[in-house]
Amino acid sequence: MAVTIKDVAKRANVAPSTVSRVIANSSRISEKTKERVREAMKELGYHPNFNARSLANKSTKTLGIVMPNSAKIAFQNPFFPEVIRGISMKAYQEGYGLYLSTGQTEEEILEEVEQMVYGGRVDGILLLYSRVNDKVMPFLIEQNFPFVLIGRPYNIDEDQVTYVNNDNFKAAKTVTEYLMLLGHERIGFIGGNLNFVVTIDHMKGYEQALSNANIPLRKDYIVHHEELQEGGQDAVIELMSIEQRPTALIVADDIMTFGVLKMLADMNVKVPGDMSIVSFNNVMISELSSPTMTTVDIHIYELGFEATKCLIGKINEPNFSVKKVIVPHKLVKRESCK
Amino acid sequence: MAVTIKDVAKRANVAPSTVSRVIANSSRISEKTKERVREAMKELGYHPNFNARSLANKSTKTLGIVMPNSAKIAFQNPFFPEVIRGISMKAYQEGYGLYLSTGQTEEEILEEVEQMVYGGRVDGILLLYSRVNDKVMPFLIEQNFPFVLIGRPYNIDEDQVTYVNNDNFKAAKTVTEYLMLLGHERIGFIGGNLNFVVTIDHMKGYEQALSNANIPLRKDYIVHHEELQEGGQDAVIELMSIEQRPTALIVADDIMTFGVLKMLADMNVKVPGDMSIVSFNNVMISELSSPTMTTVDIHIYELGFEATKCLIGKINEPNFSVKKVIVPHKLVKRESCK
DNA sequence: GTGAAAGCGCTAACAC
DNA sequence: GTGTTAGCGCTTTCAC
Repeated sequence: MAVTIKDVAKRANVAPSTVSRVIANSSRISEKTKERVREAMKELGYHPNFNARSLANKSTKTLGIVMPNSAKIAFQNPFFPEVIRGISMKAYQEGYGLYLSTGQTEEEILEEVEQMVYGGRVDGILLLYSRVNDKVMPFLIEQNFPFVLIGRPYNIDEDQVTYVNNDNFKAAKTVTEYLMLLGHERIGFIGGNLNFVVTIDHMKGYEQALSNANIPLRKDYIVHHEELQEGGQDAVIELMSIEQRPTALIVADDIMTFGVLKMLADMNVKVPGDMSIVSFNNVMISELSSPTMTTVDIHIYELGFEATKCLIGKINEPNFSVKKVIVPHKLVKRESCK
Repeated sequence: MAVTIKDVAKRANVAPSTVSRVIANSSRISEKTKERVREAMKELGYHPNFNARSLANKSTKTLGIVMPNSAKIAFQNPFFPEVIRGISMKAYQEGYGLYLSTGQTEEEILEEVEQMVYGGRVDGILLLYSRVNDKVMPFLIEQNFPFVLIGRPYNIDEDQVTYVNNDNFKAAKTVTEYLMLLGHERIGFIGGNLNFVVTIDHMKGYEQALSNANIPLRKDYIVHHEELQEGGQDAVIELMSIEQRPTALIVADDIMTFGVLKMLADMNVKVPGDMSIVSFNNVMISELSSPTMTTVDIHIYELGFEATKCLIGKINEPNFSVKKVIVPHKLVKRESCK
């Protein structure tokens, strides 16, 4: 059996509670006793038991990370690793551990979240997606459980949730305007899954920019796809089959853009000569495409970092006021636009 | 306060222990009582507390995932998301949760692992890397703590550790032979960090193949780089500066190959016309490069899945015999070789 | 088949 | 400043 607080107490000739106080570094313990106790801990090789502590404390010092169908599509996208990197950094700084959701379907995920909450597995939750008709967020709100959303709540009172997001509407609008400034009027839009709020925001920004410029919206210029790699390729086929082809493309995601570039190359359409492309995210490999892609850097790492900061704040201050953090984006101009 | 086993017991007119047995679905409880208890649980909205259970049980039903400096380099590589996808799947199937390491340096990671082990945070550990002079593995062995390595132990008695790996030596050898069959004799090698065992194995396979073919090894054809994206590009500069340039390249990682392709394109070196390339991993976007890359599919998902299977086996059967699992690899021929 | 009670290792009143 | 003690919510002997 492992060495416990009691063993240490005996060894140091103090009460268990004193040892506990030394662990917590209570100011009410004299330096002398602290030293004595610490020495005893060293000698015996004492290490606190997390479960006991969590049970007594009702605090686990771990954060739950909830991803959309964790195993299937999510992880194909470098967005998630990168956002977790940001989370990880802040969590480590603050002494928190990370617990990962593993469910595949929406139901499984909801079940897992319930376990995390009811089972006292985590102190707070980071929601890495925001989906239309999501069940998880309403549950968390109803339970009044600390959580932070990366993204934007949809069909839910914004005042009820703390979230960290980009201004995706504006980003898409800017990007569209940028293409128009370059002289493009026939701008195609390759969006992601319409169940994700980010997709909706992108589309609205695109529409708004066109409308402001009095360019009529063409439904056939808009294609949505869930799959990242094939998605991009399929979309290109659709768009290039239109009689009056677009001269520029806005693509939801850099990874998709790889597929788009590939397909265009196969079709012998030159980028940026015959087709300009701009996309979103600026993941690491975005600068490794040929041509390198112009894309919106959404500062993924920061999204994770900030969200974690908010969450830990919420956990520590019970009546932490609801907060919205908008992480700025930045258009990174490379070679794919003309 | 949440509803506990006692509340359920009262409601169902049984003892707490009975409720516990119903949860465990003990065969010694009559169907009638089971029904009654379950109904009470439903009515009260009972959910078991994990920490209490773990404390009493000495089992957490969670697995620790340990990555090399989690936040920095690791996650840039799609290898990790993909292997976690495999882990995640098996873990979910078996009712295990996942706990992620967040440390940045080797020391931090060792500390975290100690916490996981001593603190009873996890039932077992998945080591996602195998590094020369690693401290974590010796610790785990010394503690006799259940763990499975993805990769191959180095400088450690193989009989002491269960591991899941590819035959990286053979893969590299095959790949080299493949290039030689295509007529290449001047084959460059762009390897990863030499502290990782996989790099060593790749190199040995490469050397062996050359030696078998009586082609002298040229040190200047071998370059190592840690960074995935710039790494590839830097390496190309080095190799292309050699008077007698290689005509083929073996690259440690698909992501690196993106950098290599980019740089070669910039230098106006045609692939596969002037240079053949083959790399390792076959991550999702590997089929989206131009030209598409020939690469060794190492079945990353399976590595994670199998390792998790082994680990859970080890956890459940105390004297589970040490096991080595070699996941087969497969050369995926695409357009980058000639 | 079911109940009573001890105990997992720790924290936090409450005493002194 | 430090000790005593009662839990935290669950499992698991040991009775009956």
